[in-house]
Amino acid sequence: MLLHRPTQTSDQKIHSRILESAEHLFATQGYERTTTKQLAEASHVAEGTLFRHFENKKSILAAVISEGWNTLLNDLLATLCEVSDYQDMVALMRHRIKDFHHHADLVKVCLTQSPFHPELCEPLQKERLRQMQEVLEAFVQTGIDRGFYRPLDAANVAQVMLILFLGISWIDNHWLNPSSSAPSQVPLADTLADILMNGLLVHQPATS
Amino acid sequence: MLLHRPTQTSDQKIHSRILESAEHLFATQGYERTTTKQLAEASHVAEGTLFRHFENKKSILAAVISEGWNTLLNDLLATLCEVSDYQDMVALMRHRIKDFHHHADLVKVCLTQSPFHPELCEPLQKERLRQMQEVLEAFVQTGIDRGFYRPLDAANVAQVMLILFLGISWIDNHWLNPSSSAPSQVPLADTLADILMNGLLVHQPATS
Amino acid sequence: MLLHRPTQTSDQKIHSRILESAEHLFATQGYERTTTKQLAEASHVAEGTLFRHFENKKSILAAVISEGWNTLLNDLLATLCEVSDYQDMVALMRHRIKDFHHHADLVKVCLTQSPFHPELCEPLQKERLRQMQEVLEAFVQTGIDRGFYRPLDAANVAQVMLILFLGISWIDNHWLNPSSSAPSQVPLADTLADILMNGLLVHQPATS
Amino acid sequence: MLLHRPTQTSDQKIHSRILESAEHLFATQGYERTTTKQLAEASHVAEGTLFRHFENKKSILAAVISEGWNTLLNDLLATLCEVSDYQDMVALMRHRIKDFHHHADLVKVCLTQSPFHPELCEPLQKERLRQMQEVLEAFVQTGIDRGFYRPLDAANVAQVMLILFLGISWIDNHWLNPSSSAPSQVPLADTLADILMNGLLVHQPATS
DNA sequence: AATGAATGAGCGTTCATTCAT
DNA sequence: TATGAATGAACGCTCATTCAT
Repeated sequence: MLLHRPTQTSDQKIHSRILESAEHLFATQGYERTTTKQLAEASHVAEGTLFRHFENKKSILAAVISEGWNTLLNDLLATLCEVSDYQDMVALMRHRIKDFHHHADLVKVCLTQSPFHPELCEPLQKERLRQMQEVLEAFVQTGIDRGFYRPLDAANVAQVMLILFLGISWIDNHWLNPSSSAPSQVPLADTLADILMNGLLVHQPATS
Repeated sequence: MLLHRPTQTSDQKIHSRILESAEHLFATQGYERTTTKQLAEASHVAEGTLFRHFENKKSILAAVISEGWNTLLNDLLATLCEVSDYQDMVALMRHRIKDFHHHADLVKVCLTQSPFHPELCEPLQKERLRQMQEVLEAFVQTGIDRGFYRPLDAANVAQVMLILFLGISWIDNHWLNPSSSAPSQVPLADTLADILMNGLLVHQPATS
Repeated sequence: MLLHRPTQTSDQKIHSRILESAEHLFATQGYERTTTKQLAEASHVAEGTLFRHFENKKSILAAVISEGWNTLLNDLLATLCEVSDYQDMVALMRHRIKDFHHHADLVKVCLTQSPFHPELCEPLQKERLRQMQEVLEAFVQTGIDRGFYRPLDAANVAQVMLILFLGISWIDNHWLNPSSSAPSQVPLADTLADILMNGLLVHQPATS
Repeated sequence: MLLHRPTQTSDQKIHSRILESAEHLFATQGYERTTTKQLAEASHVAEGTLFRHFENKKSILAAVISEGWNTLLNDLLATLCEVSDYQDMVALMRHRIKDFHHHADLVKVCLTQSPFHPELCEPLQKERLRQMQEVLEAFVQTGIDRGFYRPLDAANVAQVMLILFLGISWIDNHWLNPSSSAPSQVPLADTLADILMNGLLVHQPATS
């Protein structure tokens, strides 16, 4: 009985180690270019062991993507809960950017691999994206109802916000020198938040 | 003299046929999952013929990506030239969305494959993206100088706009049922344009 | 403990089986005309297994040639050690011929493939040939010092002997009907030994 | 009529150019590693033109080998005709070495490719080798009949001489630094001739 | 007759997966 | 349960040969 615990723990540890290695390798090299040999080495297990924990290579990807979207969703939820000031989009944007930067590998895997594995995403990605959109939608709708935001279509606004979150993460991943460890995008985030709140146009004075 | 033409034309046709097939197959299946056999069949040539026109499989991808960014850049330039009204962001957004929808395969290949082939992108993608950003930046700066836009950092605004163009194309590609041939995103585009122009917040009347 | 042995033995057996098949196939068909498929079939392993034991096809050739020269060198050493009578070149020649006949495939591979793979031979063949020549040179020098042989340049004599050993093996391989399993060249070997010892010319009586 | 001549001449020139290029390329890279593209480029003709002059790649090799053995045979005949002094084997050997050195490519192609194309050699190589042996045999027999040479088996002696000729050419090709343009093997040739004439053993004085 | 683009069988090699230990 | 050697289908690519021009 006591002997079971370590084994089981070890099992879970192997499982997690594989997923962590996979997330990083898939993000760095892509799914196809990552061999099971590399996965095994990076996870410090034998190649055959991978197939005791996952049916095949693809289901490792499935697990990474699945957990990935869950994580991203949960983090978004947490962020929105923390935001008290509906006008303080700057804080939200900075938060999101830091968060997506922290999950850079996850975002990269999800965005680059999902399009080619729709069967993995049907049940998961779409659901998670829908949830994220719903959460944002509710957030926006509340803002509208309370008179902070203009009465736009909350669903569309939510989609725009999602695009911005993912897009800024994308830029973070690919358009910057990867050496920059983090916050170089803060000005961009601030501009983005400013535009999102106030728009580009000069406000027409109400009296004119 | 006249006899030369058909051969040359045929040559170009093969080259183009390969690139067109490649663009579609790479977008549909991904680069790695597309075999040279499939590429040959889709181009109606023998497998060996591929390697008369391109050094290897990767240089087919390079050509697709290279031409892809050029096309996207040129189309963006053309759009911006046509836009006369700096306040008519709605027209611009609709234009862009229709255009990126038209080049959906291109965008998909460029966005999903570039991260894993940095050597293909260093000289090309970065240059093209920089050009697109510069063009947008000039557009924005003019809008600011003429008093239409608020005096934000034009470079950051340009990046935000690029994110939005690419992002909306992404959504178009992956979050919608692919059967929808086109204009389902018009409302989204209009909302996006509205937010970009006017922001989310209710304008505080200057007199209040 | 006992369970390990069969695996290890089996490993070595695969490695050796591949080398044996390769030696024979390379000798029979040449290196280029031998496919890895044939190699695998002749070794009774899967094609992929070849590449677990050797980095690529060429390193199989390298191993064959390397082991080949070692074998030929060792056999020559053994022969020379056994020869007690410096005047009994007939015995040496017969010995050599039988030996090279026994290693006919090896000689053929080494002689026909080495010229086109100098990178394989630089460290090995040249060294082994040098060693063989040195051994023969020492043998000859001893013969000279003891007054059996005429005071010729031992290095040159050694080279002549090597040429004869390899050349007679060559003839054995290619100028005879391959059905003759062996000793048809004994008269030739005897003549060769006679010439090597006594020369072609009629001896001028010392008194004349 | 007059127009034919240049064409025909050009034909022959193309034919010869191909054979010359082939001889050198086959000797340098081996038959299999030489592509028809390389052959065409080295011959300054189009790839397709090769197949107007030769049925296929193999028949180019056949022509090279065929002409090669003829050349070697004719040169040997010429040398033997020139040799007046049956005891002057040194002159013969030096002659042969210079000659084989001059035909180094030819010898290399014939020796390395023949073993793997017996069908090319059955009618040609064997015949030529037989002729060479016969010529040498007659030479030796004459030397024996006139009392210069010891009464050995002339056929075997002829084979030994052939081995020496080919073997010394082999050494010339592969055991020396290829930069040495020529006569570095003269001492070896002299030693070889000395041994061939006088043998290794110290002559026992007839009176002892 | 000369060309060289097109061909496609066949090559060496990879790698996800299996299974005896 | 964990291992890693063995597997073989499938890959990207080569190149001798053909044939329309």
